Amino acid sequence: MTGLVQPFISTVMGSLDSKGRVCIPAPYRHILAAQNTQGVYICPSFAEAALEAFGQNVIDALHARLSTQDPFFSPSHDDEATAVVSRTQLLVADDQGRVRLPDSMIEHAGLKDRIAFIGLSQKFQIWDADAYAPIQAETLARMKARLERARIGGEG
Amino acid sequence: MTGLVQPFISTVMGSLDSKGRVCIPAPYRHILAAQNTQGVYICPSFAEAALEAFGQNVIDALHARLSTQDPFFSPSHDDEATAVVSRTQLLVADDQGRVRLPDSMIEHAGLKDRIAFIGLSQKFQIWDADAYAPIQAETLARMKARLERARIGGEG
DNA sequence: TTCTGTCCCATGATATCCCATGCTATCCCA
DNA sequence: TGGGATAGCATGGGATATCATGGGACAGAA
Repeated sequence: MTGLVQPFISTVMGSLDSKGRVCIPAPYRHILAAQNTQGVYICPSFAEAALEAFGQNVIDALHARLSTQDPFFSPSHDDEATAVVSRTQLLVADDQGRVRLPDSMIEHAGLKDRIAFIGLSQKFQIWDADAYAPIQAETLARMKARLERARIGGEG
Repeated sequence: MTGLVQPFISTVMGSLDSKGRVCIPAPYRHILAAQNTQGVYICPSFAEAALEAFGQNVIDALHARLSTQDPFFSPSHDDEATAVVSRTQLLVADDQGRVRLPDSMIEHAGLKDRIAFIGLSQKFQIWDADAYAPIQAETLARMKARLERARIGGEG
């Protein structure tokens, strides 16, 4: 249908206020709205101290995957997708585009006042700003090393 | 729709004004517009003190490739997205074809007032004009040397 | 009744949009 | 071939809408 599916891009800084609210960056809000998402879906990350955030498109894709299996007698019923679905919450935004993060999620991600929104195409992540800096540095170093190996391999 | 994808070519000089704006060269603007890009996508270069600039085509290809991967359980998905997508911003142009460069990007590329746009087919780069001169000389020298080696190898 | 969570109004700051202007390169005609 | 007119391009600056944030009021639950 939509030839144009906008990805979540860029990194945006934000803040967590005293009431546990965060303001979803406006560009992300527009993408979510284009996916007919009433707010934002949020799920604690499995591997990292971060929150995974996404719109209706990802939910639909997960649902499509699970729908091909028998809901009662499939041995796994796709453990991974189920794990995501069961821990995901739909957070509704107020008129200013803010959502209230459940305390359990704030704790999971170790959020203080300064937080970072990381656009990752299909989804975006929410990190504590200070915690994210070293993680990003690591990832970039890893990608740079991979790039170097590819260059040498290609020219050798 | 466009059977013809125009490449970014040539080198164009420009300037950074007091508000941190740069005027995208008109030929590049036309190419970007043909890609249905609302402005230009910009990403700090990995290895160099420069900015990578490109249009919707590159983003679409990236998004399409990432969409084939599991968004939650694929480490490579997050790595690739972090390296490029999370560091890329869509800069919207005003009626005059100018974009406001974020301060972090101006800093990354060490931009003063005189800047250079370097057309590189799929993308173009933005350099500080003074910083680019020696880089270009190096690149040309390297290619010249490679040509020499190839001639000797081919004729020997 | 009191406390907690949600909704909504208000406000400052920032970023975006838009108008005005000089210049340059191109086009056309003599 | 030369000169003038014109349209497109690059630049500067000011107004305005949008965004992010804080706080107060109301409703529901304990």
